[in-house]
Amino acid sequence: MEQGGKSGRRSPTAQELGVWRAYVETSEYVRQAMAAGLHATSGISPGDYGILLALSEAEEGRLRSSVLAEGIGWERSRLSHHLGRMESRGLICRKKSDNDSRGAVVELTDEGARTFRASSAPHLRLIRQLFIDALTPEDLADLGRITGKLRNHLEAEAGTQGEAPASS
Amino acid sequence: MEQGGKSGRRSPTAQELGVWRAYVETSEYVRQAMAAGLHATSGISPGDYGILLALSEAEEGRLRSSVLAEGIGWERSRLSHHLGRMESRGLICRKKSDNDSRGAVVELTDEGARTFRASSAPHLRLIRQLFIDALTPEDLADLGRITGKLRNHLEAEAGTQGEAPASS
DNA sequence: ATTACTTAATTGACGCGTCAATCATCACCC
DNA sequence: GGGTGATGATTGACGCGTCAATTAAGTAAT
Repeated sequence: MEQGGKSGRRSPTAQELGVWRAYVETSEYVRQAMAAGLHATSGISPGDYGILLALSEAEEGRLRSSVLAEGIGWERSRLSHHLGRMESRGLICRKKSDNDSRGAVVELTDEGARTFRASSAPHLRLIRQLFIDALTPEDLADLGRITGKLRNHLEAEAGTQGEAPASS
Repeated sequence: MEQGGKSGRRSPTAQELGVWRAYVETSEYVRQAMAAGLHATSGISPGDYGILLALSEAEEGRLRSSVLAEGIGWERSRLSHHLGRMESRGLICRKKSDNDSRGAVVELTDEGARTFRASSAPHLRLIRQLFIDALTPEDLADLGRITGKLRNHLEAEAGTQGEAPASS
């Protein structure tokens, strides 16, 4: 490993920093606007929406908790906390799995299904209003490409974190 | 207002939705990676960093709380909570303003200044590793442009939220 | 069947963010 | 100078997210 390569050494230029800051701030802004809009129109959070969506698409509106966590890419404990809150609002319920009674099965309640149906259209409308309408199709294609590169990079990076203390 | 315009009516296509989801997930990933990296290298959060940076750049390492809030674009109460936590860790301290004793002045402690100096290089290195290194200069330019459009759009959108219930 | 290991899920503590309510001070004005 | 209202900042409640610890149930070995 030469370390003299083109990467990782010098600190970002002012321009690079500017793009970084704009990116972080804007994505935060988007996130916040989405959360606020969803809350205003449907009384749920983006997290709620993701869970309701996953359950709605599942066989019989139920999923094993670990499968759900995997499906939406959440840590177990995060999901557990969130399900607790959703359960107390009556959107889902939890039962023990039949075959393996360690496992919990999460099931959409009628109320949950209704809430999801009611939130779906506003959710899509928000995506359009906040995001799609801001950009041309070319912008969208560029953004998709760039986002993909970024994600790949981060995933690769994550693999090489505490590794190879190496010779010297 | 004709409402028959090109925007806001139909729901997003699968492609559009794909870009949306990738964007949201990736920006979340970036945010999380940055927070984790900063915590690991310097024991602070991105919020801490922003505050330390703003104070470091200020005259005598001190700012009126409202000015600081404005500078970093935070709500007052968010800042207040955060300053409370930072104060208890000894990074900053708060005093009453001399002229207007409603106002609080936030001041960098020695410890805070030291922490900021120590975190600055790792912070910049993370930006490079996580973000800049993932992208070509052209990507970065595109992303800057697109981000700008998105931000402008959101700001404009925010202006026209609860407005003009209109005739029918 | 006891011990040990692993896996599923939950819990508790704590930092973070938002909203609504509150408290203190200033500014004005009669 | 005693209301009245604006302004600066804090607080409390609550949802959200992470980490570390824990509980509970399955699996395997002896």
